[in-house]
Amino acid sequence: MRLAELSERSGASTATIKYYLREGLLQPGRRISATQAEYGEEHLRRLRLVRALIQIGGVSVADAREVIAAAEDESLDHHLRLGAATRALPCAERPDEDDPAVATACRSVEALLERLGWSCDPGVNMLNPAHRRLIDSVAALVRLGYPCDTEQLLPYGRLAAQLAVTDLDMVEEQPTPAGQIEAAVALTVLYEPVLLSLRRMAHAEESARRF
Amino acid sequence: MRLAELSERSGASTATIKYYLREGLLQPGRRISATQAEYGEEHLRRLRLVRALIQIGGVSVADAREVIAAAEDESLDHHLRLGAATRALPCAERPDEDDPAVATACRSVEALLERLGWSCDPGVNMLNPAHRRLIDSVAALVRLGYPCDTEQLLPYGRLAAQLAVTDLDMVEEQPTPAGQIEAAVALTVLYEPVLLSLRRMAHAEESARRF
DNA sequence: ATGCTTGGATAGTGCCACTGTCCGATAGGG
DNA sequence: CCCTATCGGACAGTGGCACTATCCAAGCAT
Repeated sequence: MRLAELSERSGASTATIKYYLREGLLQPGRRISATQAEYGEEHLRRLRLVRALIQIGGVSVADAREVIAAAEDESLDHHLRLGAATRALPCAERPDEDDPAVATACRSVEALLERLGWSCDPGVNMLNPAHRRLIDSVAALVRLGYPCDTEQLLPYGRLAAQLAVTDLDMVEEQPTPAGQIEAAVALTVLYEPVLLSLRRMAHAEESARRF
Repeated sequence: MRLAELSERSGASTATIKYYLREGLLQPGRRISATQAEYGEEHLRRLRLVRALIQIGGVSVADAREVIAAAEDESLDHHLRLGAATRALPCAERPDEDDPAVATACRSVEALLERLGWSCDPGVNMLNPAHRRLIDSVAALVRLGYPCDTEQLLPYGRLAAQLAVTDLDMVEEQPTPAGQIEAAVALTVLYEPVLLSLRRMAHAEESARRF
């Protein structure tokens, strides 16, 4: 199919598709002549994924490129590629250890990981964007005067562990390794707004029940 | 305290504080002379909340203003003000009902709400930004070929219901109504990155366990 | 042949969250 | 009382991001 048809079937303007091509989010089409290119179903599928990551998942174009590059990197092993989506987090600066709120947050999180039985090598963890972001978030709560200690965090951690089981079950339903990796990326990112929306709706529901 | 001290204790530059004052995210200080103003602890507290919402929660300046205005609106009742933070969602357009993926998503979500026993008046729900965003997200997953039907969503819904209980317990620990409202805003928004980070860490943990 | 379409290159747009600069009015030390 | 540093306010400017508009030469359809 031509660029125009790719645009029509994906909902993205041709200008946007050209932009994604330039930015390396999409493979160039098969050149059919000096000025024409042909795109296939896999381009359409990929484009839809990219648009979902960006529009629904709120991932930046730069992060989307990283995620997709990692997901397609044949030199990495399956496990690593499954974790590709983890790179989609706006990677915060390494938290400032001198800030007392950050120090408190670090202690709470470390204790939490221990209680949950998760691996908790401090050196390795600090390289994990999710871990850094967790510390930053807890530190912000501490700064505002909300305790946010291990006891408060534990129910969240347990629920997250349950979510992970459900999520990986969905990934393992995919028959091919490539399908599993795409599913891991898509489900990691796109279930986030699902989860947050459901939480807010649940708040409204529970609040109505109580008041 | 002066603007300079407010800046130092909050970590925001004076230029940023002036910007927030201009945008109405912060009450002006008590005028002490024609060119000086005095700020109190409540200004500092509020500023820290604003910065946490924006930096950690990723809320836009415009949304933060809406949220804070709603939280402080004395003419609303307590229950409504507790839900103020709900307005912080980047409010998507009303989904296009003609899109088959959206239609499928609507059906799945409606069935989900029924299974969860949540109120499910379609007219009212479409006004709720969280509900709209849920539909959009599910529609994106459907478009990518992931089923995302009620069966898949149900575990997420049940977990969200558990989260809401925990969250509202934390809110109810606050002694004053004003404290409860601030806690509702802060905890709704700031536990989101906590939850998402924990989910990604749990993914890594569960994936390591399986592979 | 001709007129529309295609893909590529490049510059421009609109939005957002600040940030830099200027100004007149003090506040405080000598 | 004077002099200088600082203050708060106004407003234009900046940088980043996700596109978007325009132009162009080369096809393809008629």
